[in-house]
Amino acid sequence: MKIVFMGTPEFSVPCLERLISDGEEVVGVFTQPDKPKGRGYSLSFSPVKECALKHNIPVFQPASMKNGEALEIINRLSPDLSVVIAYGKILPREILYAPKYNSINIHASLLPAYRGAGPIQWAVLNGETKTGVTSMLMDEGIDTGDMLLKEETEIGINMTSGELHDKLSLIGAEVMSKTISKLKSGELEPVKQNETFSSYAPMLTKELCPIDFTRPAREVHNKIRGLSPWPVATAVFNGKKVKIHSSVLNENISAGAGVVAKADNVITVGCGDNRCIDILELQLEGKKRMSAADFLLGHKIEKGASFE
RNA sequence: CGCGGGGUGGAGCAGUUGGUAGCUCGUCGGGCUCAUAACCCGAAGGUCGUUGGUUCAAGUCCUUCCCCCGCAA
Repeated sequence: MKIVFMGTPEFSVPCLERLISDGEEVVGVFTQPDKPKGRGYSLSFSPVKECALKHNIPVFQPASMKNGEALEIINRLSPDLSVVIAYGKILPREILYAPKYNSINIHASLLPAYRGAGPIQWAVLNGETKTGVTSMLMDEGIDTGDMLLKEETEIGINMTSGELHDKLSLIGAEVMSKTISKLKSGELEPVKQNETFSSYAPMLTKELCPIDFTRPAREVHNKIRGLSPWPVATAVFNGKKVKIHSSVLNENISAGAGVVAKADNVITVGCGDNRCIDILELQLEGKKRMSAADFLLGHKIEKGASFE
């Protein structure tokens, strides 16, 4: 089957790899334009572009999908199907419906919940215990198309967004592969999404980062793992910003909001419900990420010290 | 040239107005102990990221390059 693939971040890569190993004919890859990134603003390729180049697949990076240029490319490639996964651009109907079998999308949630750009992170932030991947036929809305296949997975109590991301990314490739094989055999049965149960998960912003220790421990913990590895929850200690990379709940000690109850191997901090979390890894501004034990070797924490 | 912080014995940090390096942990040896990640005594281990310079003297001032990190995108 002639397929056009559209994707940008790391999440999309397993899917593209799978298409190739499944023997599909990937005739072209669309990905976001190279952008200046990181310190020094050096230009960088998207992970999907790296992968496409490795397999000698033509790469297209139009700034917009809405002028005729993109459509022209699609028509020239004349694909049977478009597979879109975390591309990062809204596709107009003429693009969606250009391929013979139209376009399918892989979304990292159990639709209709968590539509949008941040389904993985919000599932963790909200303390969900399960999530999954859904494939769907694309329409013009954001993740509103008719659903095709779905696969669930559990979210562990200490699982971070990063870990869930990697897991779902692999499941995504699996679901996509199955969807295409059922498409070929005509077994797909599109199911409409129930709007009543829909929810939206926007992209994360740094404004979410500051931890509010007056919130319940469970909620603080969810924030820490939900924002890991990016953009990372932050707190203020001794007037300096500290990133909190990982934590676990500590049911055995109780302490007031922000108060350090104990600091030996881990740093135990109280939250709003007087329950505690153990900070396992943290990072002082300008410093490297390190374990709480290492941090404590060089930073004495006085009795009654607290995080803000 | 987007802004900024930092590279000091295995790890994390100090090092004041320039005078050949300290702390906590770890490691090794010994002691105490039923025992221990506890405690006591002792030891090893650093050309202070790199280059050149200023100086009687530089981790501490200036310079070259490399690397790490925070912010912003």
